[in-house]
Amino acid sequence: MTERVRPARLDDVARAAGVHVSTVSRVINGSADVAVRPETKQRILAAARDLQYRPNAIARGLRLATTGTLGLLVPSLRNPVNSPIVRGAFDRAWERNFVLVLAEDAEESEAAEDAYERLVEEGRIDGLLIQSARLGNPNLDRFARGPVPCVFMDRAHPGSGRNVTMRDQDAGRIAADHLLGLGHRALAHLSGPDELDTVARRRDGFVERSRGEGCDPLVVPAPLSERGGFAGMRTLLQSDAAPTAVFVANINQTLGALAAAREAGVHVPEHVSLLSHDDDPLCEYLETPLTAIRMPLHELGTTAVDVLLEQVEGSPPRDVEVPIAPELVLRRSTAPAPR
Amino acid sequence: MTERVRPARLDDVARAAGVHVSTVSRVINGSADVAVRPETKQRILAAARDLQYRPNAIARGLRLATTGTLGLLVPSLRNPVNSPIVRGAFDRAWERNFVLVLAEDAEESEAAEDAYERLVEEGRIDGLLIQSARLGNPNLDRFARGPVPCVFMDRAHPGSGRNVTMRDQDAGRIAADHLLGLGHRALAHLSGPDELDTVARRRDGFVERSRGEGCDPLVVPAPLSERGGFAGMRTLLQSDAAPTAVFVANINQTLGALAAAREAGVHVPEHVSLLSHDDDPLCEYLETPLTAIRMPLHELGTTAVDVLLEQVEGSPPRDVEVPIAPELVLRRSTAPAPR
DNA sequence: CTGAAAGCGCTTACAG
DNA sequence: CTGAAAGCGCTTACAG
Repeated sequence: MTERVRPARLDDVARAAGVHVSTVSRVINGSADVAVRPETKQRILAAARDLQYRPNAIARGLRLATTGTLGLLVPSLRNPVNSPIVRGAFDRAWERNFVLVLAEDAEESEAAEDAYERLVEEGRIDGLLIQSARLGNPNLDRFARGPVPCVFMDRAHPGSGRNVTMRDQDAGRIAADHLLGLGHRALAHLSGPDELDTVARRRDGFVERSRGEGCDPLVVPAPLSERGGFAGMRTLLQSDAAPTAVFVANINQTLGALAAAREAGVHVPEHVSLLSHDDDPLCEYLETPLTAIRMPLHELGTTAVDVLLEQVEGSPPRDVEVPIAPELVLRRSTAPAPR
Repeated sequence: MTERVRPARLDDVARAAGVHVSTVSRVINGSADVAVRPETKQRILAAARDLQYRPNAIARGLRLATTGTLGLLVPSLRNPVNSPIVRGAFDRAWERNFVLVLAEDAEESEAAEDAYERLVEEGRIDGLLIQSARLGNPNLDRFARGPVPCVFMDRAHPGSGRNVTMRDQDAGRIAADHLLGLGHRALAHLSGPDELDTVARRRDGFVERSRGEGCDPLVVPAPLSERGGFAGMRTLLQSDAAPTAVFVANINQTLGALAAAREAGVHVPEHVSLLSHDDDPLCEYLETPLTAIRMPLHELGTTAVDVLLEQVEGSPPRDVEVPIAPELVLRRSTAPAPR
């Protein structure tokens, strides 16, 4: 058998089976009940197999006005926490016969505009997963009103009616409960940038629950990076009312916070408890293994794809919250309040 | 202006400008020198602008037998070290007017087969970046001989003549030089799985240089994960000839190795020096800031795309090594040999 | 049960 | 300088 240089087309199969292309098309992707004589069907299927026929996605896309492709707009290709989300989205999309194209929506530039043109206006995708929403970004309205189905994943665009989120408020509450339960009263929250609604919901849950118990936590926003966590923690440690427990918005920040504590001679958890939002394999291997809140990231990804595909199939958009509860993973960075 | 629900097609522009579609097509993507009357051209351009016309990528793809899409086959969406590579590839592809579709080539499954069918056989891509090559994987031959241009990125497929790599041997040599220069004689290398050629090249460089100086390093292969690093380091520390310096194959492993040392009461760098391959922002924030070797990851990604596009444009495939030298980033996890 | 035709939105020889 | 036609590989009414 010689190596075929050109993939087989419908016409090749038709000729091999001695029928018309339209017949081949029908049996190839007809529901089981297409009216075709069984023997013809067998002949066609055999020919298709022999020739390793696969329908050309581009031609089919043009005909059906459907691409089998979903766009994924991510804020940054760096943040490791994103990978389970992306992976969940990828897995489910692949499983449902869609392919994912990547676009980065860097904060500074007009990358979103760019992505809109390249992906939506050029008709490359059937739907769009947006993970990069920042509150108050006017570009996003364009997506929400555009001709292409889309869904805001993780970071909601309030009022869009297209948000797929996790129980971030609950995560904040769980954090507060855990720390309060250990007897801490001087609480703080190292938060992320205010424009991220996901971060805001976390914070609100934490603050509200703490206040319910008569504590008013210090809240310091900082970039979601090691450096941000370092600076934020330093600020907290130097404040008049230095906290005995801090809830940190993400794992990169937590690494920075640990470094700041170390530098200040503050011990974790003896002097200050640290509770990290987002769990990661590395939590277990740090000097002080990190107590963390594990979020259903993979499920967020799969759910977002499911919800997006509802729209693609014609349903009206809707908000969905992944029902799985955030989970406290107890390790050693939190301890009873010093007294 | 009413919200347009359907994007403009060539025909809409033609009608608006009072010309034939073929003329519009010519001016839209004609090289500056198409023979069109300037005023016609202006009229067309104005109409296109008004209607926000963008050529439909699918239709154009069908006609030109070109998709403007590149596939990216990654081993795992988790490994953070991959992000700069992926990001480099993405940036360059985007810049050169290509879009990237994702495919995961998980080790266990027949994911590669699957990806081949979905991406290559269905005609979705013009070329493929393969970052998941494992030595001895027979599926890969299919890619290398297939009808679609492809390039092995980072992990080479020896003999394919399509490898884009970094100077991994040099990284190993630099590691050995650094450690030997500090007076260490009892060297070890915590390596990755032998089927990864990139890991093998690193190891070879390290071992060869060490032997040149009369040392014969212990080499322990382990998975490229925290857990793998933990187990591997434990093995090393328990061996008869416990090393005073170890070169670790990646950053996840290094975190595990640090934990193992800590558990064994072995101090870094007083008792044992640790040198990590791959630098990352977090290196700076650990208990002992990590001396590391920084690789030109972003450039690997951009170069791989450039080399792939050469093939797409008809040039024969070739091997390329990114010329940028690995760089030793001195921090505190390496120190002179104890005596 | 199967074939012939039209058309998805483009591009590109070929006329004029 | 511009138009009319054919065709990329499919799918789907419409005939027969």
